[in-house]
Amino acid sequence: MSSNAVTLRDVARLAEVSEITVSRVLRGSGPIRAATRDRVLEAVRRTGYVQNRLAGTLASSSSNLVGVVLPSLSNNVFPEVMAGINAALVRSGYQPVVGVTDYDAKAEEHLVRSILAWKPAAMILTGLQHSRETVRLVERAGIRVIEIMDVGGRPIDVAIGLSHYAAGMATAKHLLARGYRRFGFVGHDIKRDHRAGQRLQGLIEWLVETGMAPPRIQLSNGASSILAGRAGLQSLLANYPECEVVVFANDDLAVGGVYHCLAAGITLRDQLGIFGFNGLDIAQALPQPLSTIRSNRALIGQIAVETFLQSSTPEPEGRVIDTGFDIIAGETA
Amino acid sequence: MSSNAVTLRDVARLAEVSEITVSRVLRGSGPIRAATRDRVLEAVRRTGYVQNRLAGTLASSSSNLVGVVLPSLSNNVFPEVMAGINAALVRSGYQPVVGVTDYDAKAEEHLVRSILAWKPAAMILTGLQHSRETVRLVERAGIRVIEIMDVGGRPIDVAIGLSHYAAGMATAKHLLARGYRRFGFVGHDIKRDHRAGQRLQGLIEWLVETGMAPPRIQLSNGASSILAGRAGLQSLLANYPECEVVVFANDDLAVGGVYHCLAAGITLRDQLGIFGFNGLDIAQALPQPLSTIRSNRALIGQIAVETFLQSSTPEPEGRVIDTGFDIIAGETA
DNA sequence: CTGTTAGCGCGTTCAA
DNA sequence: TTGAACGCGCTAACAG
Repeated sequence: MSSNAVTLRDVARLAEVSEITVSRVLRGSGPIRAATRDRVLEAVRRTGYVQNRLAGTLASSSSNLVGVVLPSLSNNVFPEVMAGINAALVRSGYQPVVGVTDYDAKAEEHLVRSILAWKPAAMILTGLQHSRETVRLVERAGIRVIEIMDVGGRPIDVAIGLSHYAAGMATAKHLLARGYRRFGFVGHDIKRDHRAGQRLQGLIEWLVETGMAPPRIQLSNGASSILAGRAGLQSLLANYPECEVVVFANDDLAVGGVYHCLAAGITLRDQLGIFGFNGLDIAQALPQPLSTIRSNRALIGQIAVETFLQSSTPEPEGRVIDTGFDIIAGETA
Repeated sequence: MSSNAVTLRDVARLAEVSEITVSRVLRGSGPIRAATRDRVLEAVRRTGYVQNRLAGTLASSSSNLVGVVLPSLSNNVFPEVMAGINAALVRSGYQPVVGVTDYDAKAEEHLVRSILAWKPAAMILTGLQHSRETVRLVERAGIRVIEIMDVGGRPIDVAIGLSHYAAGMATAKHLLARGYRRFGFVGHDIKRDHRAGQRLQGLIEWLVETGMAPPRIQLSNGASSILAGRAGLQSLLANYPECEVVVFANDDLAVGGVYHCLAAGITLRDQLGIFGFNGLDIAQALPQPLSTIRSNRALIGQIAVETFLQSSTPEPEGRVIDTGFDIIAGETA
């Protein structure tokens, strides 16, 4: 089209003012006489002008982009997190540039680098595990870095989330109190999903500490999914039929476990307890709501955005905001 | 920090070459002597230079951003679509700037305008229903506009998806062939989700055409969710217990329907048929896989990206790519 | 209340 | 194989 060659200059000419006046009207900055303003707005309308934020940001070095880097979209929890972040962002006039790492540190590093090239106002990362280069990159960028979902470590700037280790311990305590003794665990690729690994560790340590046997563990290689959970439980029970309760690395997998029980005629809770993590709707809507732990995801997203809105300078000492977690008793364990 | 004041100039000084040489090395454009290149790369490393795409794009007017505008993230289908688009995008070196409209045309218009301000290389929109201003905006931008998920209408540039009207008719035919006669329909806010409305219309028209009674309809106001589907089926059956089969506006709702049956002791298929739309994993993993229609979402995302990679000029005549759909017989209807 | 000047950091174009 | 000059479209800073 060559169409959108409409620039401030064109609008300015039509309105018979200078470019800076148009710029001021559009940004609502500085005092403008009503008549001038009307002429400018009319000219904007007539020309169909669309601002160029590249030029604007370059000149003012203040962007409304925010980088959001998530490990996955197939685990149901991250779309929910994304929705929360997006809602808070939109209200404040920011736009997300998203990246998905697939739990790969190198991929994260690459994504962070290319997002930083767009000079975002802030960067939201998932978790506290990053390559040294990733940390160096965001630190040098001098912007707010919000690490969400985990607080079990040293943040770059601010970390918002929960202690997964503590969540794992709480799971063990809760299930022991309900009378379960022989534990199983079904997870996906724990080496890559560090937070799931932390939960497992918390679980193990509390069991060992109280003199119980550690859980029988069944891990799959692929991504987390309902089907993986279903298959995982089947394998686990084939090898270790003595399990009384099975803790799943997350709700997606746990729902798969519930499905296996439904299909195999295993009575939930009586014959086998099932416990998840996240508190997703998908699991609470089950005929018997899943017993699980609620991570306060909506809150995490909201606080993440509020944090960089409040101040645009990173905190050199680092800060941790623990949004905690709640046990959802449910009906499956 | 004042940190990232590192620009091409700094790198150039350190490497004792001109800025443009650094630029060429970094973009791999033009012939560079190996020794020069090494010196430049070393300088880049030492300075920790991160390119500024704002400046680059402004100077070259060729961006690697792509706008992606989706109606929702809570309906499970859109995270899947997003995952597909993202995968294809990343492979090609593009980055998504995402917006969520919540099925609101005005919100879409607003989002499109602010994304266009970043001069994206292409814009991916959902569906064919947009405000006149939205259409004008993207047309004037002169970039590729890919409308995904629907082909039942006139595209701005290219539309990739399926005919939802045809899918609705196919649903009716399939269920009639299986012997069902008394139909019910559970949906969410049909006025806003135009594609769900089209499917319902196709369903109704085929039933009426073959002399059947139109479906009993139960709509909820809120967003689509598993819980809404569960509640919706309950209400529908309370009012119209004669229903033999219930078509749901999508799989999320249908899973809720299945849950209701499980909880209420209704035998699937024998006592009541349940039929969905989308073919999501979450529904195929059920003990009895959901009977539904597969929309080829991964394919749609992939083709969307390929389309604008192939050519950067919109097609004035418009074009439609029908990726079709398949009936998944399943075990619930 | 409005305008002028001087860049923001890069890539294109032309020259060497 | 390398460089100089110029401008992309906008806004900050200072005038008036």
